[in-house]
Amino acid sequence: MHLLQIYMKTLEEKAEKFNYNDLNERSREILLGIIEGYFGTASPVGSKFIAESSKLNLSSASIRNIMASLEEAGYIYQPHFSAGRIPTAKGYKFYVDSLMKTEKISIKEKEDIEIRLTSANRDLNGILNQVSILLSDLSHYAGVVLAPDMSEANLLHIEFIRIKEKNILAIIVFANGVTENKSFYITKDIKQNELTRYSNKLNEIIEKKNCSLDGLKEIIIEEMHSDKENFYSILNMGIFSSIGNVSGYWDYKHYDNCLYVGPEGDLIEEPEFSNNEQIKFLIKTISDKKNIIKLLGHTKNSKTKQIFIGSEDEWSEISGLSLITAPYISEINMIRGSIGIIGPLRMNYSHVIPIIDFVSEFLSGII
Amino acid sequence: MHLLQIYMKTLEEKAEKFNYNDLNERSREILLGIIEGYFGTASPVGSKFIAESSKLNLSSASIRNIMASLEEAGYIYQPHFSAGRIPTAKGYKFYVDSLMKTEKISIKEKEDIEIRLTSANRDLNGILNQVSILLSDLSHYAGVVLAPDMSEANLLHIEFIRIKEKNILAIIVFANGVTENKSFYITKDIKQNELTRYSNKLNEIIEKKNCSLDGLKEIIIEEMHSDKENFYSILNMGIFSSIGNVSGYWDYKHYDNCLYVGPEGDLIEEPEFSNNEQIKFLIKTISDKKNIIKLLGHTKNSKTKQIFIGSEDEWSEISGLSLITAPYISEINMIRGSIGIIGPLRMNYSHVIPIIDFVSEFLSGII
DNA sequence: AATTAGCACTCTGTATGTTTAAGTGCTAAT
DNA sequence: ATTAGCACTTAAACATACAGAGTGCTAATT
Repeated sequence: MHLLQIYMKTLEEKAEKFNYNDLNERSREILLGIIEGYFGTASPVGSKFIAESSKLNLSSASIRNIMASLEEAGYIYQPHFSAGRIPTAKGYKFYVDSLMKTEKISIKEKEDIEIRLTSANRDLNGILNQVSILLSDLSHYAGVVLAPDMSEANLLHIEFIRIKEKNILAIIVFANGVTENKSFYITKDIKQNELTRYSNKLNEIIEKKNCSLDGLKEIIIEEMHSDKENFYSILNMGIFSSIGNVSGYWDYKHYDNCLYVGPEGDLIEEPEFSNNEQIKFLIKTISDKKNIIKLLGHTKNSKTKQIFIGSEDEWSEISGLSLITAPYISEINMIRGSIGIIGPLRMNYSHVIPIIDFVSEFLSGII
Repeated sequence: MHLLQIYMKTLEEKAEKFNYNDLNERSREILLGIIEGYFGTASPVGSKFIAESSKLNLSSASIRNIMASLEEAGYIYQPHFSAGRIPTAKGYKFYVDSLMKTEKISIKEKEDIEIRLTSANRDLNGILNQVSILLSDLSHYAGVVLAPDMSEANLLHIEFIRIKEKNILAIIVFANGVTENKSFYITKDIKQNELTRYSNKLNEIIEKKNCSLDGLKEIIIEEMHSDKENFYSILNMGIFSSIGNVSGYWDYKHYDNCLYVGPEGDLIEEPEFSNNEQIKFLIKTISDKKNIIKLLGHTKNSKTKQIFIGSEDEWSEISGLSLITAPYISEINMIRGSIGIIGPLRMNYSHVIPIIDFVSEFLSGII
């Protein structure tokens, strides 16, 4: 045997014993045991517990050896020298990606979701708010919902109403029934019957071209060149400066008003939040909204479910928390938003993920 | 001197020394000292501190005597035998009613309020949400805003739009520019031009009678008797069952969607919330919304500012918290709601009260 | 008669030491 | 390769001592 061959063999063996990319069977089993044990008790899991509870008939001493390597590779850590082990963010991530078997969502839960999202005549606001509460109730963590971006949603109808002198209300109805209204001021008063003529003209375009608000704007800007009545320039100045904005970004909801947060009463009872600093961080994170909106924004544009596990290295803005998100998309109506559940790192992923999946799918169907 | 007279004199003296309804000057001064001392340090105030800081040149021993009577009367208490004194809910109440000198709201704060509530074209939702954030920012506690009851608000316009077969969207515009929309299903499809005829008919009534939604409903029920086209009965069945409800209560906002809560990040930093149970109670109270809505509802209907100081005896639903509320009312538009600030009992009342006063007045003016 | 100095007493919070239980890493034996 | 055994580490629980803050009461003073 060549020296090189021997060296290669050693490397292989080392890799077999401990593959950093994809743990071997035994390590996986033990990591799974630690994570599930920690889910149950919320306190560090020791080698003895694993030795007794796992299928591998190994002594605690052997388990300890493997645990030492798992720790070296960053999947678990010890809060102090002689304590048991706790999964790290990397450990949870590996669990979610490779170890977890997701539960099926129960029929009772399915029915609950269907009933609560279809009963009553609700506008979009009402539905999204209801979804945030529903997610909190089902998961026992905190549900969050990002309102959709309507910039590309198909229009159905636009109506102008004169509220008082020089003050006009624009009502925009999208094809899916969502309405948006903006009041704005103009420099010269316009009578209601003239306004109605304007609305009718716009509605003709909408019906003919089947366009979005962005699309409508483009058409209007184009028509402005050959505009004899000065009609489009009034629209452009007065109306579009108020219902869209110049840079082309449609602020369907004000930044501070586009996140629905469900009740967090159950979440704060989790043992990780018996620590005062932890609970304050949680409340500030949720109440500040900014970072959650940012993460939900990622998912909105990504088309697939995402799991943000907050650590010091990655997603530090939610360090110590987990956020599971999924988009809701209506291809027909061209609207798109996202939902999520915030909980501790020690979240019941296998239960929560199917809930998020089902709710996002169901929501996509009804909006 | 008669025995009776002597007895009366004794009683009077006792009353002078300690009048349960209206403390004598010295007691008031000491109670004020305790409350203001407690505002500053958030820890029990002892007799020595008062002796040194107050204008009354008394020894700590004398102060102790008076403190004992104040305690007997329920204005202050000791957390344990040899601690200083802390104001009770009754103490705070007395302070707010009789001792407090409210500060004037600063020009800078006034300007801040005006700028933040008038800038940008905002719908009512946006304004109320902004008010909740504004109240949080100014007070450093948590601002809350109850959405108005629109049942008596004057109508401006109603519009029906056919979304798809048998599915109609009703847009209701109130005189102050608030819009509400409800989608509903009917048993027989109606074409858009017929719907427009219906809207026009309703708008004629609205313009002529200048009525509220409740008023419109009554008119329609009356007209149903002499209804040849069967028009009003369709309206009554389809539309009013969805936009109002049978019992006459107009659910402008769903119960769970009518409270705006500002950021609570500053509030949880108050020393009373370093206790874990306290912070959980706070978060649950705010996140549950029910009790806060109830208290804000009181104020909405009462026309005057109210201060709820939560103790075990009174307003126990916010025990350990204070809620200062004021209504906002637009007489012209007949709409009415309320705003509030939630904080610890040890709240900076003299600063917060003028803020609430000014914001509620300003808001009344712009809605 | 009102006020106060003085003092014994009570309670909290902090520091300190002790013990127990849990869990580890390492070594030598299997 | 695995494990029994053991010395070691740490947190948590408990007991003890002690300083500091503040009280209520009594006797002395104004």
